[in-house]
Amino acid sequence: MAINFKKIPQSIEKNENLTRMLDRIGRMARGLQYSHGLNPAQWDSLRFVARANQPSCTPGGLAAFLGTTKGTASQTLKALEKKGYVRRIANKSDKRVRHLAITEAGEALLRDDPLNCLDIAVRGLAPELSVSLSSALSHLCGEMQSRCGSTEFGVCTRCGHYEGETRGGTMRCGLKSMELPCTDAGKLCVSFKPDAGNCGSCD
Amino acid sequence: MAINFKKIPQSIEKNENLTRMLDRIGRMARGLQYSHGLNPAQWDSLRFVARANQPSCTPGGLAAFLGTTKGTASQTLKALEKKGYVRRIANKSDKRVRHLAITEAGEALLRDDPLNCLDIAVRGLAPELSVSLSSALSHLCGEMQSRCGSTEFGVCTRCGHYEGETRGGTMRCGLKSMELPCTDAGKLCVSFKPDAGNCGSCD
DNA sequence: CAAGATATTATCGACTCGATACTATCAGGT
DNA sequence: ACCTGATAGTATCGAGTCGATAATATCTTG
Repeated sequence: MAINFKKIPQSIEKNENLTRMLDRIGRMARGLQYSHGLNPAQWDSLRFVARANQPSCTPGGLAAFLGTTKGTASQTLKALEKKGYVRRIANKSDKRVRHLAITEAGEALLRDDPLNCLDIAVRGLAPELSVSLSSALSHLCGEMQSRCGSTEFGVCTRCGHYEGETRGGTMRCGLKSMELPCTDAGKLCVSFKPDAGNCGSCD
Repeated sequence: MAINFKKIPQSIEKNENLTRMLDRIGRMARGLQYSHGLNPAQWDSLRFVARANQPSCTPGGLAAFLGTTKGTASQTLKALEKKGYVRRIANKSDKRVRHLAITEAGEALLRDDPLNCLDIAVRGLAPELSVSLSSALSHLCGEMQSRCGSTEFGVCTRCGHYEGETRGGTMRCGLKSMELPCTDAGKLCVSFKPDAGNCGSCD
């Protein structure tokens, strides 16, 4: 399990291998997600619903997160609702909006998330490797995002719009000018704006 | 571009972030591949045809590489052939087999591979990070492969069946008991068998 | 030469995906 | 109050993936 740094330099010449491995891991991860009667897009959506904060948890937010169209997101959600893993709830103040909520069956299913095996593999890495991997992936993530123009996502506590907790278990978002439950603080937001010197996926 | 190692440790607690980033990079990479009239599966197939050695470059080999069924691979190849990027050539010794070859149009297209932008991002990494990333990904790749039972792929020169070069610009494969052109030495093989202490994607 | 393994293709149904069009609702300006 | 444009969501269409199954042709082994 120890890393032999002397063996590696030769391969650096062609770091095309790195791209290849990223690609391969991505494909394997994708293949794993044809399970429990869901497909990769549906798993992605279910995870998003479980991890997005309240204002972001809408069909449009999902589309932005997945980098797909609203139409496709809507279809995927319809399938998830039919299977009983997600509910759609009307927003009172804006009748155009329907919020998404995960059901108990959905939460139970997420405990069997096929990507957990990737999590386990990550946990098996040497600590220094984890650190480096994290840095490298952050960098790649940022690079890709700016290059592809995809939206950046991040959690409220690192967001420029975050205005701290208020009393009564809520916190304030400056953009929406609204109170959000503190349970959303660690969740993803579509309106994420990097705070000074911070970025959503960077550490 | 310099990496601040002091900032990182706090995030290690939840290396769920790592999985998330891998997932996100994979999805972005996937989204990039809806271009030039192809879809991700077709790009994957085109790359495989360009990078697989002669005995592996068949519909069955592609199916094994992509982790899909032969039927799906056949369909994808049919689409690529219709678009003029791939040719299918009968094998003389075994009439069941049809080898795949990339056309000039296919090679031209590959020079515009949308994943090249990932390659560029990888090149922007600090050298030490590249090294660590390579190690970490190798480990993850291996872990995933053994856990998912997917076939391992590797190049001839690192393969247990490799029996060295012969005269006349060919090399010998012990498994197939046949001569292969040396131009295949750096290409992928479905029959890859890790040599002692080696693995296909490890360095 | 028979039996089984192997390689490929064809076909079917369910579904994704992007594109487009459409409806409903909201917000701003006059 | 009205018009205009932006926004949110849904429906529909065609191309194509995907897994499953079956069919065909060919090789290999006994």
